[in-house]
Amino acid sequence: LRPTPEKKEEKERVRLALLRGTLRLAAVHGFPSLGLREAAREAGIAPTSFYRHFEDMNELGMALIHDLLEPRLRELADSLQSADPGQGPADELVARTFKFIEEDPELLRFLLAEQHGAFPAFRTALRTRLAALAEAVHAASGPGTPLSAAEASIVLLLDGAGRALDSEPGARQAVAVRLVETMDRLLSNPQNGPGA
Amino acid sequence: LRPTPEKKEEKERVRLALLRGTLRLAAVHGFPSLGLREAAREAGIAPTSFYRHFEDMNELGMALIHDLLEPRLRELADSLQSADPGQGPADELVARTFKFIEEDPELLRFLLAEQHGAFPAFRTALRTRLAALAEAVHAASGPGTPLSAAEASIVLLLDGAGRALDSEPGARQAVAVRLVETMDRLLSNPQNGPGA
DNA sequence: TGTACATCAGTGAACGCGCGTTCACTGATGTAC
DNA sequence: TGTACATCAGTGAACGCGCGTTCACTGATGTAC
Repeated sequence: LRPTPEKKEEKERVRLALLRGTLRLAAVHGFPSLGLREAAREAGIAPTSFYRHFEDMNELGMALIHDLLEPRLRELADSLQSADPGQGPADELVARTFKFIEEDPELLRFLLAEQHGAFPAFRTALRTRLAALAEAVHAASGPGTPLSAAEASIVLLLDGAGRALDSEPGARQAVAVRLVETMDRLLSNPQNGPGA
Repeated sequence: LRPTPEKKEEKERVRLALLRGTLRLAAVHGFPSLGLREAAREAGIAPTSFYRHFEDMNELGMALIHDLLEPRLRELADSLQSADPGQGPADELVARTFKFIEEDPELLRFLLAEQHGAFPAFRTALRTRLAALAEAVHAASGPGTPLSAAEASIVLLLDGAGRALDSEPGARQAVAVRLVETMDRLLSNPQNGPGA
């Protein structure tokens, strides 16, 4: 008794509408203040239909992390493998991250907010995924760079992304440039000077 | 028709009970999910009495920033003026911040969460106050340190504080040591080597 | 092929509950004279 | 001194509202034979 692929796709579409609608609302009011009925309304389904997809809003939040955010972060990490090895990873990483800001600001806002938000399950899940990104940065950095510096560079990256989100789109380029400088300062070996 | 000092103190006590009670609840459920009735209950007053002190929860949140957090941050900034000028500010700053964690973890949790939270008024108010702290770090750093590095060091400080909050109290010392190293790496002049 | 049955996403009615807010009131205390 | 009045923090009753959740149902579609 398996459902036809078309039925599966249909269900997937509604599920995605719930995820995207929730992100849209969370960008305005914040995820923790959202209710199940609000999410269902935004997705265009009846409140009771919510339960066909998620048990509650927490489960939906975890799906946001797993289904939407994780692929994005993996993409960022993978892009560092093919980056210019003479340059250091900061430039490539910031460029990709700011493209991410343009393409999906709501998802980034969610990441920023819940990274230090009140729900421990979100914090833990997000930190795990950001740690993986930090490892990729570490691998793409010079041999003298400690892992803690790579981790710190991710922290700066996220904070810079948050500042960019709150800036006018025209001012974002300046934020990006300063961010790359600071990350380079942190990642490059002080003994050898920056960029070596 | 002025109220007697005792009456003023009494009102101040209730107001403080509202602020502290809200912080206590926000540390568990998050500030954005808190309601006026919940805050009043925790403070031991009737729901309607809330209005004698604040118009709504947003106003209470701004009072948290102005009345409780701002003095703490000012204290941190002032402590840097008397710090050892040969050492750089990171060691002193981290030590004071981790004392802050011990003394008032709930207030620090609020700062961390709302710094990137969904309410723009909180974000703006907190960034202004953190910028002032960054300037103090800048003033206490070596002459080659750019302001952007001082700002970034505050970002790392807050992230480190968040990690410490989520660690066992016994593991916090290790977090502090690594944090000082990373901040020093960022603040010291790469040309001259660390700590010079 | 047709027929009986199972699955399952979506639904509307209904529930009890806690919410924010209003209102008129109390009681203590300060002020005017 | 006493008396009338103003101020104001705190209160309980009451309101309408949106919430999360349950329930039984529909209708489309896949399976068994």
